[in-house]
Amino acid sequence: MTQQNHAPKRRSVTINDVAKASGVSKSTVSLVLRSSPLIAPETAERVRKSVAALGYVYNRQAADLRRESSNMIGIVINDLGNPFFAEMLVGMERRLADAGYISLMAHTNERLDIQERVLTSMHEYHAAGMILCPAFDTPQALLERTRQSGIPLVIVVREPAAGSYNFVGADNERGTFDASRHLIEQGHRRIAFLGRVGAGPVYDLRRAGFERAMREYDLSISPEWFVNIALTREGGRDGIRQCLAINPRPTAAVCYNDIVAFGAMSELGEHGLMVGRDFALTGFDGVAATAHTNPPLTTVDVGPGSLGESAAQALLERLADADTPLTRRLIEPRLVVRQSSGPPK
Amino acid sequence: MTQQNHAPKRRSVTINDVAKASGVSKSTVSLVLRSSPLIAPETAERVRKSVAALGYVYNRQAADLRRESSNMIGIVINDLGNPFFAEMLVGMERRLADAGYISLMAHTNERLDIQERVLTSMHEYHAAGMILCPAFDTPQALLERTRQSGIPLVIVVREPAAGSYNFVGADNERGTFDASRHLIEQGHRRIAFLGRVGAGPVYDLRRAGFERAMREYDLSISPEWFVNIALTREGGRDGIRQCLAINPRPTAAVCYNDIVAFGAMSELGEHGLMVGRDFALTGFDGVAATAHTNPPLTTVDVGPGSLGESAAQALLERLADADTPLTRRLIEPRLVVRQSSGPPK
DNA sequence: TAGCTAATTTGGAACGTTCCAATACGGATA
DNA sequence: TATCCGTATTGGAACGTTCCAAATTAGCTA
Repeated sequence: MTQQNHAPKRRSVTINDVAKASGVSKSTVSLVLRSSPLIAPETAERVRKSVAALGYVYNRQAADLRRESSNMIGIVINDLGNPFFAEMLVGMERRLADAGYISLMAHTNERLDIQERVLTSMHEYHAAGMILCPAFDTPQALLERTRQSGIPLVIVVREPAAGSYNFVGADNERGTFDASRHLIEQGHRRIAFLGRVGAGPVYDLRRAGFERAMREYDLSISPEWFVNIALTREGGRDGIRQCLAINPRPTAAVCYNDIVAFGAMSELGEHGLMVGRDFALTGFDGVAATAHTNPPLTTVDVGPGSLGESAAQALLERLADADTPLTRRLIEPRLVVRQSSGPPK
Repeated sequence: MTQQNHAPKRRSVTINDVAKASGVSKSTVSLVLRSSPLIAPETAERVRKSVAALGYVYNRQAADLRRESSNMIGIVINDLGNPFFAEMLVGMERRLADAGYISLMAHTNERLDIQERVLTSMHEYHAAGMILCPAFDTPQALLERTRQSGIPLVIVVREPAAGSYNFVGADNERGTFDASRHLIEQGHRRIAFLGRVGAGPVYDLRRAGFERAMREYDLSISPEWFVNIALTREGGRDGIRQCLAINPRPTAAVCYNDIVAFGAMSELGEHGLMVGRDFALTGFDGVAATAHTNPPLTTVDVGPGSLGESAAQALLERLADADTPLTRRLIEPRLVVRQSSGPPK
C-alpha cells in the first residue's frame, strides 16, 4: 500500500484556474487583478468572486519576472545595535511601505564581506532600488559598481569620499559646533571630545565642529582632550575613565554620538559624579532614549526617523523618474538642551 | 531627429548570452552556476570566465519561479523602537543570512491593518517561511490562515491563545518571579508592578510571577501597586509619578520591561531620588543598554539576540524538513543583578 | 569492431505572470 | 445592408530560469 498523503503538495491555484472558474480568459483575470478600467464591472465582480472562492494568491515573482521589475527595496544597515539606525530603519520602512514597496533588509555589522554579499544578493533578487548605509572603509569601487548596475541607489549617513551619489545625511560639523558652543557658553573651558580617531569622514567633521567652536571662543585644545574610544556604550565608559585621569580634569565632554554618551553617563554615575552638575555631557543623533536617561541627555538631534524617511523619499523620487538629478540632502540638526549639560561648579 | 539615447535600457545579460559566449548550452551554464558536480572542470572554468566577462547577474526571480520556492524569509516585527526587538531582529537576520536566506522585513508598529497587509505581501512574494511577532490583539483567524497557507511559520515572543504553532518565547512568569524574589530578599516589602493592565498574555504571566513571589513570602499586595501605564519609556515615568503618590510609598518596582524601567529611572532622578538607594527597580528583557544606564539596571535577561537566533533556527529546521514536529521553546531567563536593585533604606 | 557503461552535455517544456496585436460584439451611421 | 467605431475580451509569445529525458562522447571490454 503506497502512502501518498504524505505532504499535501496541492498545486497552487493560478490565474488560469481563476479564469476557468469564472469563464473568462487569463488575460481578463490579469486585468481585473490590477483593477484595470478596461474591464466591465460585472465581469470584474465575477472574477473577484472566484478569486475569493478559490483562495487564489497573486504570484508577484511571476509578475515581476515578466514586467522586469519588482516592488522590493534593499536596505542595508550596518549597526542595528545602535538605536539611531533602528529608528532610521523604521522611518525608511514606513515610507516605503506606504508607497507600496516591501523591504529586503540586511544587517552588515560593519563587516565588508557581509556587505558585499548582501548587495549582490539584493541585486539577484532584482530589488527596484537600494538604500545603503556603508560600513566603515567601504571601497569606492563597490559603490561605483552598485551605481553603475543601474539600480537607483541612495546612500545615507556616511558620505562617500568622491563621486556623485544620491546622499542623505546630517550636517555633522554644524552639529558638534552647536553642542560645543552650548557647553562653552555654559562656562566650560576644558572640554573633551570622545570619539574614534580616524573613524572616517563623519568623525573628522564632528571633530572639526568642536574645534571650530573652541577656536571661535579663543580656547585652546589640549591634545589629550581628543579621547580615542570605540563607538559603543562601553567606549563611552572608557572615555570617561580616560577623562578623569587627565590633569587638570575636563569639566565636560562632547560625545561622538548618543550611545557613547550613554556609556559615559553610566560610568560617571559609578564614580559618584552627577551628570549635569559635576560633569557635563552632550550626545549626537537624538535617539528617543535621550529624553529618558538619568538625567536626560542634551543632544544634537538629527531626527533619526525623519532622516530615514527622507532617504526613502529620495529613492522614491528616483524610482518615479530615473532622470531626477542626484540630490545631496544635509539635514540641519537641532540642539536639544536637557539636564546633562549644566554649567561647571 | 529621433532622440534614442534617452535611457540606456540595455537588455540584461542572461544565461543564454553566457551560453553563447562560452559555446555551451544554457543547461550547462545553469548547472555551472549552481556548481553541479556533473560538469567537467574545464567547462565550468570556461563558463565562469564568460560570466565575469559579460557581467552576468543571476536572476533569482526567474529561478525561484521555476523552482517554486524562494530564499526569502519574511520577518514581521511590531515595535522596533524597543531595542529588545531590534536586538532580536539582528539575531534572526544573522542566523538566516548565514544559512543563505535573505530577510523581507516589515514593521507593524502594533497596527493590525499593517500587519495584515505585510503578511499578504510576503505571501505574494513567495517567502519560503515567516517569523512573526504578532501585534497586540492579533485575531486567531489571521494566524490560522497563515498557518494553513502551508508556509512554515514561527511565532515569537507573544504566544497565541490556542492552536498549535511553532513558538519561541521566554518564560515570563518565571522571569518576574525571580526579579520579585530578589527585591523581596533585598528587604523590600511594598513593591509596585508597572505594566499595561490587560496588555495580553505576556502581561498576565509577568504579573502572575510577581504575585507568586509575593505570595510565597506571605506578603500581601495592595491593589494600587498594580500601576497601569503605557509600555514605553514615557509610561515608565508615568508609573513612577503614580508610585510616589501612593501612601505608604512603595520602595521598589518590578517593571514590565527594560524601556519602562528606563523611563522610571529617568523620572526618579528628576525627583532627586537615587535609583538603587532610594528606590529599587528591575527591568525585563536584558537589552544591551541595561548594562550602561545610570545606575546599571537589574534585569531579567532573556537574551534578545539569541532568542532571535532560536526562532530563526526553528524556522530553518522546519524548512529543511517540513515534517519536523511543531516545537514550543521557552527560554529560561537569567536574572542579572546590578545596582538598580539595592535594599531599602 | 560492436556493444556497454559512465561521464557530460543538451534541447525543449515548464513555472505564472504581462504585454500586444487581434478579435468579437453591439450599436450607430451612411 | 454594409461600414465604422468604441468597448470588452482574448490567445499566444514573451520574461529567465530549472527540470527531465534524451543525446553525445569517450573509454573499456568482449
